[in-house]
Amino acid sequence: MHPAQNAVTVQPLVFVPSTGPAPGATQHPAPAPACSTCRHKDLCLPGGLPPGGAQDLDRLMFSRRRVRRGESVFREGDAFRFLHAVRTGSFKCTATSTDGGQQVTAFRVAGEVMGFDALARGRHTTTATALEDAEVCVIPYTQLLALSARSPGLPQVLSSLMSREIVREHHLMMLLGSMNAEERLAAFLLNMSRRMQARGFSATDFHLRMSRAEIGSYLGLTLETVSRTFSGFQHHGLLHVDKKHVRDLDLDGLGSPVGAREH
Amino acid sequence: MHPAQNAVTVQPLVFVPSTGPAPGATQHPAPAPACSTCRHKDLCLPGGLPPGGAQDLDRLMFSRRRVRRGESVFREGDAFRFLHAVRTGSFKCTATSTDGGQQVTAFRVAGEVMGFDALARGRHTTTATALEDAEVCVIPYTQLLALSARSPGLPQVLSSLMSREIVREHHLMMLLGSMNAEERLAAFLLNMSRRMQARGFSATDFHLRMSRAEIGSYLGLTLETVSRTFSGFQHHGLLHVDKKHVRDLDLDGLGSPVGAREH
DNA sequence: CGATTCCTTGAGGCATCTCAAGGCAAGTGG
DNA sequence: CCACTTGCCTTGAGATGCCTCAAGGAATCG
Repeated sequence: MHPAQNAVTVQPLVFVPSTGPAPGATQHPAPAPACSTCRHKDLCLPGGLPPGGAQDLDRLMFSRRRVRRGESVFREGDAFRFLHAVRTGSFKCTATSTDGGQQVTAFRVAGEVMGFDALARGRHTTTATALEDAEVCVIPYTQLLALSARSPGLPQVLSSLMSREIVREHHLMMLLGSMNAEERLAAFLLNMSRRMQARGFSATDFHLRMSRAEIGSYLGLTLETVSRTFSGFQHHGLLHVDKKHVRDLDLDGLGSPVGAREH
Repeated sequence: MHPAQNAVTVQPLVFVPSTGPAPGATQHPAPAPACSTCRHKDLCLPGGLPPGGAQDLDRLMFSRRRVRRGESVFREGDAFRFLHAVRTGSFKCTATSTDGGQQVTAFRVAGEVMGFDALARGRHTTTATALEDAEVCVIPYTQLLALSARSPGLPQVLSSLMSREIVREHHLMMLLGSMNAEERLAAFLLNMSRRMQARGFSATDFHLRMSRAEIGSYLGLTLETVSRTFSGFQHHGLLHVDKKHVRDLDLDGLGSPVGAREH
């Protein structure tokens, strides 16, 4: 059995020119600290592995790659060779629709893996842009597949991560399909809050790394509506907001249907 | 290596009561014809396998299950044990949002696989309801995983199908986030047209199996807006519509931006 | 034949978008 | 250090696309 031979259907092992800077793995900028000792191991790839599974991942010796604010790790259309796990910083993933419009499809923070959308066609369908100076682990997909065949639990972990991504998008579809502006922004804030908390930060006080326009693009709203809705929340005592800094989030209040709140 | 042991994280091998009728596989209603000779083998699971791969799948002897119009194959919250491939008929997949609203997240036709959203938590996150009398292949996931470890290409096929699902949802998100009613319905019709054509039916003349309300739920519109937009398309000569029968689709016209059309 | 379901069409309301103006903070060059 | 630019955010006012509410027609079914 040679899993690596079928790893990527379109451009399996050929190195092709990239529009961005050369892929990090070809530069070997710095080996990543081992998965087994990584601060994010419970949130990231090793998360669902049986005891000792993280050590298996260590053998792959992922390289690290630094990305400056505004730079992209991969671009829509790039040949797929690597998954990328966020180590530090945060990213937005954007896609271009048939009519040429750009839209944010995801925000990614530490411990989250980017690139699963590229498996189907062997090319990335989104562009991942750093919202602040950031660092990613560069995970060669063919090597991961090869390890997959030997490491118990790893295939399920990968399936599970992809499945989770499908469910995440379901939630976003429900949001876009049937919520008003207040509900959308509240859901967004509660989601960010949960992810901040899971990473050891405050659930009620944090910095948003993305602009109003990016939030709007993600939520299917204009930046003006996002701004107005923030102001409305503050007016109703659900949070304090100063540009990108939100604090005193009323998690219960934001989670309640609009009608059920004291006005 | 015992992949089956980690197949489903929450409810791996335990048979639990289901809200619907008993799962088809426990009834062994009828063995499915072999994948290798199935009419949909190029669209379905065997699609990306190397030559001979479909024979491997044959050994799993999937059972078939008949589903009447309005009945569901699985329900939101059901323990996950099977993937389901549509053999005949069509389905809608619906999910419940936090505020209790139901929304259609997908329509499925012959050769399409349902259930990938359930891998992450071991429970289905959607309900799959037949839009007409239908038949599905019942694919035991643990057996598929076990075969996966021996059958070259199968892991990639599964990853690829899940990745394709992620990309599909990206498209839907773009649609919901940034298109108006005409663009949404046009995109929906073009998508259905492509899928009909891929199954040997006319690309410009087919029956919709879902109601206006279901289309609306899928597209984030009300049923009245869907109806009005159909009428508008007909008025502009882009199609003829009579209830659920659409014909004479102007594929180029529907694919053009609204402004670019002759009014 | 009545009940039910689904579709179509109309009229009015409203949430959000569009367009526009101005403020604030950070960066840049003289 | 200050004038200027630039990017981002906020707020207002008016326009509009879609929703809501309502009525009626057509097909299906018991």
